[in-house]
Amino acid sequence: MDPDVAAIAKLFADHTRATVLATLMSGRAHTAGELANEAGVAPSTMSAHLNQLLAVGAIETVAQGRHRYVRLADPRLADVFEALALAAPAKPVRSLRTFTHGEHLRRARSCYDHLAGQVAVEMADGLFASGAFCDDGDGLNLTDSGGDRLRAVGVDVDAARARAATTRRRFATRCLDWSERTDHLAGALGAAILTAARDHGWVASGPVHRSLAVTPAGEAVFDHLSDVRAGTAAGDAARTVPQVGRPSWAAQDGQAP
Amino acid sequence: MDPDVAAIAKLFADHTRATVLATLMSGRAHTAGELANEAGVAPSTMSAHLNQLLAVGAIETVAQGRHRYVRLADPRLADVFEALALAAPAKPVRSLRTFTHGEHLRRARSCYDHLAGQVAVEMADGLFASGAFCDDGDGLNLTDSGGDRLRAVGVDVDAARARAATTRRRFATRCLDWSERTDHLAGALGAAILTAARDHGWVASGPVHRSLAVTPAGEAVFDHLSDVRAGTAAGDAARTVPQVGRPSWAAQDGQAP
DNA sequence: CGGTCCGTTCGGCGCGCAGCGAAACGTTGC
DNA sequence: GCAACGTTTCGCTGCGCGCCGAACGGACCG
Repeated sequence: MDPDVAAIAKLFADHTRATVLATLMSGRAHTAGELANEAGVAPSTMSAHLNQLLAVGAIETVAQGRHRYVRLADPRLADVFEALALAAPAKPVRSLRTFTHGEHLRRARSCYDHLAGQVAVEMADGLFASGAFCDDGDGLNLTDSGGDRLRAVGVDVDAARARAATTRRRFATRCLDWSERTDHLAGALGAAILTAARDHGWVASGPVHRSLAVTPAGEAVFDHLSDVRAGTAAGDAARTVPQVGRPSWAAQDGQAP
Repeated sequence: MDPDVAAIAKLFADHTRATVLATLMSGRAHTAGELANEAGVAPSTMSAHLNQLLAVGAIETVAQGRHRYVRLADPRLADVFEALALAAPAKPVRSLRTFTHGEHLRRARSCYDHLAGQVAVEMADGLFASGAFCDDGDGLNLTDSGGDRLRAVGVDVDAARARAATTRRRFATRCLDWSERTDHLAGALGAAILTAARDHGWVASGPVHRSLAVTPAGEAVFDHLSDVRAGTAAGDAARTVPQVGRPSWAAQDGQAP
């Protein structure tokens, strides 16, 4: 009965898997090696555990070079974890040493032709959370309110859409940020935002290759775009955040004949 | 780390234990045999599982005759279960066939010298939830507001307290109701309530032995006493509900030196 | 005071699964 | 190119533990 409570509990019932899930609760992505090191098991053992979690749709992986980043696939697991932790109120996990990339590169940089780094993920978080995007099966699409917000600050949304159509490039998509381990925005729209940022003087070339310096004007714009409440009437905003496919352990009630 | 998430998850990770906990989520108590039957395992197997749950303080048992009733010991487990059930919003479990005791006896009856049956547990629930009692280590004690409520309807609280002192009988205590499988009120105070109920005509003798018929006047009084909001300012009312000992898996953080 | 019923403890069986090392594979970088 | 590295797959080992049947101990009923 139910969406098999025991099956879900089993995911957390092993100490190694529990550590993995706890580490991923921050929302950041980690490599298999990091997780193996953190949990104190052999890489092969960790690989097996990740396969289990992957099989039931609890995590998703992003291949990137010779690394393979792993992250939570379903935010509801955070609720489960918090309930299992009982008294412990969502401790801020920071045991894992995050690489101290050069500060210049961490704050803001270009990634191919779009924006990356802290400001990029903060902006993307704010836009996602405020319902600026919806998920058509193949990438992201702007909602009306999201389009208005970007146009208002000077991003040429329509040019990006036209370019996406002619070059068959994705209009907008998530892209894993290698310093922040969280998604920023890529695709034709991401490129348009970086173009706007250069044209309007939000950013200037930084001291090292590909690094970007955020100007005071840019801080204001990025702050505005990162603000969740700046979106729609904020009612069912969170509901329009892109959804990944339903995990297999959420047994669909009312099976279609 | 944590109050060992994996250890708590293990409790739910077995299908048999998950069924047990799901059955107990209603708050009612069940016998080991019932649970074994419900889960489809041998009594000996169920006994082992109950021992596990007992060892970590997840459940508590009440010996009564040759039955041994089992019930949840920590309400926080309900939160865990609900989170694990994910989408499923607290289904109203009613798979287990509750014995159809004679209706006369189920509604209201006397249990030794106090009141039992549906009206008794409803009244007790309401009084507990509205903060009428607090738990001194050995039984229950009335709070000021609780004493006022009972005196207001005509229960001789002070006589009960005097009798408890002279006879060394418990003033008030929980007593497991065998038809409702939930606590009602016993002790000197419980006896005083039954006395008041007879004296004021809230109940009359029923058709079968020990059964009681609730009069219209009695319905009004019991409804009033069952009403949670009729208690104190309802602020931290729930906090004064008697607490059982902390379960062993809730590792106390900040260990004293 | 036996017969019955409920529940526990004990011994034993067998599966599930977490763990490791060795080897193979693809990627990156010199 | 070749070497170094991260990751996966494979084969294997061992323990944990869920399950049962049989036997024992109280509690109720006649």
